Amino acid sequence: MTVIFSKKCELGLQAVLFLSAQDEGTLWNALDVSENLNVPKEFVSKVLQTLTASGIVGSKKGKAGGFYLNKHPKDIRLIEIVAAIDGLGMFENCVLGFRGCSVEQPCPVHDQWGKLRTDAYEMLSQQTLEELKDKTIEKINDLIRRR
Amino acid sequence: MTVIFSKKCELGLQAVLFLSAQDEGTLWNALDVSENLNVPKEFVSKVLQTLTASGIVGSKKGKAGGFYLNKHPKDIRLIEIVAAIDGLGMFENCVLGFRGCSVEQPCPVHDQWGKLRTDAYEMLSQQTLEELKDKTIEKINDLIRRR
DNA sequence: TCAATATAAGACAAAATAGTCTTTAATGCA
DNA sequence: TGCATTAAAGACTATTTTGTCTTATATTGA
Repeated sequence: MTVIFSKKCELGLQAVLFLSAQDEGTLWNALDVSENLNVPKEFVSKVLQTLTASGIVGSKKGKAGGFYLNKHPKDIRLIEIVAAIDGLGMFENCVLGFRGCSVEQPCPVHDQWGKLRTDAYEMLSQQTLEELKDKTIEKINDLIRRR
Repeated sequence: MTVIFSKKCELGLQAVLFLSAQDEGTLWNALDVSENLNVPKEFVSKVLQTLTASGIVGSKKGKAGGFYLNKHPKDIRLIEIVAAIDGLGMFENCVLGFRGCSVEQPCPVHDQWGKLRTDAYEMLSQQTLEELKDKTIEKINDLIRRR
């Protein structure tokens, strides 16, 4: 069971974090990424293709090809990856699934959820990947140890 | 797309809120609940059966049968319904899907998410259905207007 | 040019979730 | 008692999500 993002989105976030922690300009192919993150190569390909289509990631075919970040980590925030894969519906819809939930016709937890939703959005949009880099490196090293 | 709960859980929450806003002791059959909430009768049956199995809701078969809250609304909190349907994994797992995310091996947003997770848990566990009753009635009236 | 390597694209399969239908058993009432 | 009504149970279908595989195309280097 995922927490709030789909599996695809979780992997997209992991993959972009991984790329942001690498030397600028180096290309990583799907197999290398998959081995570092402990996930199937094909799933990595598919998710990175999605992110390539949305412009966050760049790709190069052929020998010595692979994927790379299209922007500098200081210009990317996690919310962009979420928007590209899962969309932003989770920040717009009623948490209880009521139709027409709004300030005028709030659900029983509308106000409380509104605050939480804002906090979650900020968590994903305030920090850049650059700012998360040290923590990302730590976590990837941990993953490699568990491999 | 749901926000954080499954559709089943959303409907379970709605149905229990609905029951908590009714006169104590009255039974509601699946059709009546479904018409008030604008959802399929069969889906209501299924979800309320789940909640009956977990003891939150009671049921009575046969003519004039139906579903009712097994406890007084002042003794029920939304988190119980979430626990019964979706489980509490969303409050335990890594929001980015990393394996082994913990205080010792945190993911890049571990601390921030920890706070949000606590807030979300409290949102669902602090207020009783009794305390949400007025807001619930408002919302159900709105649903009926939209019907 | 040819072979090797890599992504792109999309078909395909498997699993999870959502939703529907049917049959059975319990209940109340005439 | 017999009928109508209702939930219980579970089979069944549909849809979505997840994950895999195949084919095509681009790139590099020998």
